[in-house]
Amino acid sequence: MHADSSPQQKPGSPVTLEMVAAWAGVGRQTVSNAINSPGLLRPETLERVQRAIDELGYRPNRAAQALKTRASKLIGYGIRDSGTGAPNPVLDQFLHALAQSADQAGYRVVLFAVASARDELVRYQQLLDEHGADGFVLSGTERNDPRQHWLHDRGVPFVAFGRPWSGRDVGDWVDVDGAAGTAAAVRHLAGLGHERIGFLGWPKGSGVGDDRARGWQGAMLELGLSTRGRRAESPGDPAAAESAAERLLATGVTAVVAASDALALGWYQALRRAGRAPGPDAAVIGFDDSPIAPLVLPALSSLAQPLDAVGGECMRLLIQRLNDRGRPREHVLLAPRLVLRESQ
Amino acid sequence: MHADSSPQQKPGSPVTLEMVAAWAGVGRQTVSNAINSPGLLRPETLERVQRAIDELGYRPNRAAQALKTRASKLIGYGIRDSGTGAPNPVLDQFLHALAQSADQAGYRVVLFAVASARDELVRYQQLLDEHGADGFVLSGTERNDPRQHWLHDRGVPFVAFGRPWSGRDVGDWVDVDGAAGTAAAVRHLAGLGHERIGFLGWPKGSGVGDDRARGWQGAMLELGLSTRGRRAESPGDPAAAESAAERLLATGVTAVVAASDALALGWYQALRRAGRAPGPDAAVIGFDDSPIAPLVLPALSSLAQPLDAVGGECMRLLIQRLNDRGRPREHVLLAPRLVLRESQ
DNA sequence: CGAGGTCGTTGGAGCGTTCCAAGACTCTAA
DNA sequence: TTAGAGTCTTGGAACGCTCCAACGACCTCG
Repeated sequence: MHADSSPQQKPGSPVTLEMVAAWAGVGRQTVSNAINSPGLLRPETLERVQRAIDELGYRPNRAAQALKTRASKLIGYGIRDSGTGAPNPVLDQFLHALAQSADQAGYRVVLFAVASARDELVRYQQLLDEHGADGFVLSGTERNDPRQHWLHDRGVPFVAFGRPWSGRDVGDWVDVDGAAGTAAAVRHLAGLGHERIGFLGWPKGSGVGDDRARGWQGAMLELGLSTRGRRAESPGDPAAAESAAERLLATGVTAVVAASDALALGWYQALRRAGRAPGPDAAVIGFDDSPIAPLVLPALSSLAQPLDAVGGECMRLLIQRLNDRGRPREHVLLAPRLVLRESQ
Repeated sequence: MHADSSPQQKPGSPVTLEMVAAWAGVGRQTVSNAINSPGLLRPETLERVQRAIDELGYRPNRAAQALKTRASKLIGYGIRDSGTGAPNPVLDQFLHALAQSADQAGYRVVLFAVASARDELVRYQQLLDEHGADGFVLSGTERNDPRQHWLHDRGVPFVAFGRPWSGRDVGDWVDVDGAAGTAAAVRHLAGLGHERIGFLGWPKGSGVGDDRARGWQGAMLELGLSTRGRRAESPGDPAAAESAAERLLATGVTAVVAASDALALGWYQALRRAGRAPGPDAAVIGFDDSPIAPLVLPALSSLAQPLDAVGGECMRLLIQRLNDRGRPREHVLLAPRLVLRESQ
């Protein structure tokens, strides 16, 4: 045994199971067992094989494993064409978390570009046919998401970041508890002495927006504070947000919880126009803790989505499902974190 | 021929080359040729095979291809731990472009998480050993980037988003021409009648920052405008940016080109403190066109990085290198686009 | 009419792994 | 000493594809 060559680190030299086996003086399958079911080997043999693996720097060839086991150990994530629309600032952190937990479980995340919702289904089909992915992570779920039904109908494991706001609940999901976030913001502001706390939100009808509004309303109720006329709606653009904030300001509101940081900036603008500034007597808390928040003056307090945790949970649920397709559906709701800055 | 079953769309039914061959009444290899070297087939045969492929919905098994050809058709992208630092807002669009052009070339992007710079090399080694990636895309290059040398030394194809600001130039890269961007901004402002145009930048020493400063300086020179005392430096935080902007304002500057949108907001703040507002008589142009830009009031003009193009070029260069490892190095410099909003 | 060339097409082999059934070895009991 | 049970280890086969060398059909030319 222990033939001629010394351990090679050259990337070009492919170390195979067979080579490790020869080096350790055992059979091919024994090495495979050492990796996949170490319990089968006598401790002494296991140790010898382990050493050979380390010395040769052996790593199983993924393609060969995939071919044999019919599992690519790849998780697909369709990255949408953000187009001219606002870039998704949260993607970065979410993907990092996803990739990290995937790595830990021996999986890896494979990206594919999708142009439209229809296109996305075609791409799923393609990846599945090619055995290029074992499961999928979705984000940006829509009402009655066609993707989820498509995947579910075919028995393909997947997990969604985002609740199905309506329609059949058809798979595992992880989401951020927007209501818990706005409720926490209300309680914080109330703790500071505010009683007239307004809500600056999007027009009703969006799942996320309504959820965030609900949290504000619930907490106000709980604290015995009135919500009458304390809610203003606006689409996301700065001008609309400002005028909505102005309406709120006119009703004598002393603090505001906003459904997004962009909306919170409307409050900044309305105050500024009135010759005032955000602060203890005119507080505001935004949502999403976007990159803007620390940059404006005064720095904006906001509710940060726990994206690391979201990504980690998504991967955990997905891998559990990959290992047991029959298990009952599981849902995870994570509370956002209140990041306090100068706007209170 | 044409046995029993009709075209199946079930994802669970794996259609193989052999099945297509049987269906079309030809040999196994002929189908392979139809896909990989269609020129070898008689048109009539090709058409017959094509039809069989379509009818059966055949897609080559990636794992089998990878195993045989020793090419995974996967491109690795290490996604850094953004940690507590600011999320990288550009990642989204860049990754989308990357994934899209990869798809078009029959490749796919595989993500892996990296904790530290040292860790990144380990992960490269791992992916290569596993045959889990054929090449890599790097971003966020540093001075004398160890990753690039590591990959180059081992003959691994890669492309970097970002120039090597110093040190040996060791591979292909694509970058955004910051100097061209700030120069264009200067020319635009000069065209509006401004003569005292300042530059609000980061402390000297960063490749990106110095590049952007250089563009401003060059254009000023070219236009015969003085740069003396017109440059202020500041780290990124809002307070520092504001005081740097104040210094600039005090020297009588009427317009400012900033190295980032965050710095541009310093100008907003300084003006506001002086009872003024950004606009025609106190213009500012930021850099990166971050999500903040359209949200502030007045909306911030900025230089948008052409991330779609960057991603596309990265993939193009990488694939060219994968196909011909001996080709000379290629570099691509892309000009940012001036996005005009209300801040002029 | 058969030799020589060209073009299309074919089956065998093998990529590196895991599954499977069978083999070798060790230990105890008859 | 040998049969039997149990534990560890082994080589053959197969996953689906592409490379290779060879084969058959067809055409042209002597």
